Amino acid sequence: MPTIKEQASAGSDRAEQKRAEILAAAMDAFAENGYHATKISDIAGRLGMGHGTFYRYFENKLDIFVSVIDLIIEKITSIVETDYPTATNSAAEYHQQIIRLGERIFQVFRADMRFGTILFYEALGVDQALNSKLETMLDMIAMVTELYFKNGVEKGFLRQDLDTLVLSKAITGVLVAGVRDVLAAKDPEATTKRWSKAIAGLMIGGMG
Amino acid sequence: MPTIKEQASAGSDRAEQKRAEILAAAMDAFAENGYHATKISDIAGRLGMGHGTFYRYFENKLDIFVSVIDLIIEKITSIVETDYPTATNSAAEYHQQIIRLGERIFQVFRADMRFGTILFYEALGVDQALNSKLETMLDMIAMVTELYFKNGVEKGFLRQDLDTLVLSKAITGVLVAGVRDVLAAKDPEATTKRWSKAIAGLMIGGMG
Amino acid sequence: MPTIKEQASAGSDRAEQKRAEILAAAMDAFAENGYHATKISDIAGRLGMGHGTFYRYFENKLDIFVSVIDLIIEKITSIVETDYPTATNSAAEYHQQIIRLGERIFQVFRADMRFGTILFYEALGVDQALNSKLETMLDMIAMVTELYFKNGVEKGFLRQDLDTLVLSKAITGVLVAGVRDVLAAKDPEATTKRWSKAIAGLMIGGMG
Amino acid sequence: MPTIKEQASAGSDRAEQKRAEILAAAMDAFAENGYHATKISDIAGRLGMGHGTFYRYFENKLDIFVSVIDLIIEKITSIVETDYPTATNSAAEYHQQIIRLGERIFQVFRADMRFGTILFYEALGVDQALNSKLETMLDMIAMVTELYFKNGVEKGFLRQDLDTLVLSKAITGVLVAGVRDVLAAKDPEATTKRWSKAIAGLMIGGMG
DNA sequence: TATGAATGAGCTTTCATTCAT
DNA sequence: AATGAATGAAAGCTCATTCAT
Repeated sequence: MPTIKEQASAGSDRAEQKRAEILAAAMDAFAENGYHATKISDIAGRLGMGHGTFYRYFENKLDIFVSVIDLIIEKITSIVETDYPTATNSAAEYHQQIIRLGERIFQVFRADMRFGTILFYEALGVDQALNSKLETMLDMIAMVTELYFKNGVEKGFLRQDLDTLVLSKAITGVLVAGVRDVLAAKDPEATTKRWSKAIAGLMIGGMG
Repeated sequence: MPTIKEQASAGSDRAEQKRAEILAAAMDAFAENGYHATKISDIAGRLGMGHGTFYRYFENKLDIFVSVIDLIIEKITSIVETDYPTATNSAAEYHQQIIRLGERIFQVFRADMRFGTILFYEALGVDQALNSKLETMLDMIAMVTELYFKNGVEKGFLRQDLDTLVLSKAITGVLVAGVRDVLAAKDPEATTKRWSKAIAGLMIGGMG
Repeated sequence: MPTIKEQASAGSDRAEQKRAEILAAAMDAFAENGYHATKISDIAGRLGMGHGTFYRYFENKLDIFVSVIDLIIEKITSIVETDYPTATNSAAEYHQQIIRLGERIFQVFRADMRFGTILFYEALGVDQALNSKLETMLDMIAMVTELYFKNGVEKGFLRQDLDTLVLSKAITGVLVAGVRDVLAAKDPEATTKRWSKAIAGLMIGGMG
Repeated sequence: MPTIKEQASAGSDRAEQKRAEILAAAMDAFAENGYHATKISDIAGRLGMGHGTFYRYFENKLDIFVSVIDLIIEKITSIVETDYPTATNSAAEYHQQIIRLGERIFQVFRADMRFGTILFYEALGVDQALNSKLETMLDMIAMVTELYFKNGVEKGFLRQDLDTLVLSKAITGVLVAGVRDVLAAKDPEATTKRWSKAIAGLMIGGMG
């Protein structure tokens, strides 16, 4: 039984679904061949539809690429934003909190392998505005990470002289490297765990 | 006295120089506008030469872009490869060695800002083969880093249970993040030092 | 009491009215944007109707444009055709007759500014057949004008050696120029009068 | 033997000539099929050249059309501008002067039948800027004509109360009608003379 | 009868690459 | 060896028209 909202906007729902289908096909195409090598007719062809139809749902090629990127960023943002640091009573609890944040972000990329491919391989160098959008996303992750670190410093779980700004950016870099490695790994599950453990060890006690 | 190679290619010395000039111009162009937005005639125009001449020195557009990438990778590789871990007597000395490796790599990117721009912003998504080439370069850095780590573990300067493989990749990720940050920083000098210190601290003693 | 024709097409009365509505909307659109810049969906949009509906009332885009032109030409033709030269007793009366013809035609264009815009600005260069249709309309005006002139010559109100054919075409050209000028004028009323007076003077006594 | 200028700009002369060739082919195409029905490949095809070559010599389609129009307007302008009213001693001489102006303009259109076709049939409704350019050209003709008329009024060859502004526009309208008629005439030569005579008669003595 | 989603022919424009000079 | 005019494949995008609902 359709919800009221579904009934009210039956026609627009159809369109919304079609738009989603095209978006999905575009995501496949972009992940496989990148932005420039993907033709509008490729995307349309994957759905067996005429390429003119594409333009009923998206302004142009850049528009759909940005939409794809936005979709991915939104997923990551929603994870990160709902996961602000909360009160913790022990260092152990605090460490758990940080590790959970990292694992959640990992999870997003593991859930859909195309995300990483598009974000870290195909999205750069397409458009100036897109570049800064990606930068902004990484900055946002770093900012939330820094919140955790600052919180840890305040609570005394972390060193008082910690350069939280640089370290949050560094850890974001680690995150990206980890995602890339997991994307390429034969056993992503095991690889993920290995990264979690190694990074936790690094952060907590260093390498010495 | 000219070397054998120089004698054999006496006539091609000029050619070699011209090739280098074109390569330099291409590097500027690619760093400024990216692969797709750079036209062969742009590169030729920067040298005041006819764009037909370009094809006497390079196969095609992808060829020169790969050559540019190769040039950059070569520079980094030469730094990394000449810097294999050597005997160290103390942990302090060992730490110094690692930090020096990182600083040398940083140095390459700071010496020529175009390197980072091309490698981390413009080179991705151009060509499948190029993507793997970049991966390979990062892997190579990670491999050398791992050598250091294994050496440190052996000598007892680092934890015995250290996951050297993952950590070397993670540290490479930190390196990339650092280079990006320095590229965008107002005061690259200071930023570089800040990163060095923060990362050394992280690696040696963790954040706790 | 409905006429036979009205009875026969009782059901199509609504259709006829809708056709007229679409025609009116098309006239606005064509006058504003010209033939090529006007989209079928523009016309439909002005009526808040689906653009597929358009094709129930008109064959295609050219069809409706021709219909618009025909409508305008019909209006002009009806004025001109009902205004054949009649008996006049004096030169003054005769002059009045000619001037009235001109003013009536002017009136048609002043009553609906779109007529002139479409006919003299937008209709040309669309279609070969349309070009000749416009020629034909101008010829028709010229022909009626010539009838007046011939009548004037016969009655002795005009010179015996008058080249009525050429002069009728020339006066038609004046008419077109006048309409264009009035279309662009700030005070169409005054401009119309000024033209009437000047042209009457020219025709009656020349410029000398 | 090439002139100095030809020697100095040998390369640019070639280009100039090619440009002229393309312009000529475009003029044929536009005159035959109008702006919208003419494809760039049509123009290129007429010269047996690749359509990409076109873009080495012209910005785009509108650019070459404007160039064609400008060429025509320039011809007419050069006639009109070099023919300003000069001192005349008698009414007869003055009349001759006016008639000569008209005949010269006629001449331009008779010399190349495409001029009239493009200007009066194909150029309108293509582009707003082009429309005003054509208006401006007609205005310019009218302005020069008015100069003659004002001169005639001053010298006493024409009526003192003459509405020179309106009449100059009217005569320009006659001119256009005449050109159109001659373009369509079987014997353009004879038709031209007939128009000259009839218009001269109208202007000098009216129709009465 | 009305609709608007779907279609694809058809156009303009770009630019890497070739090759005659 | 150097040039740059010529080329045409290739792609994005528009919109008149069709037709299933």
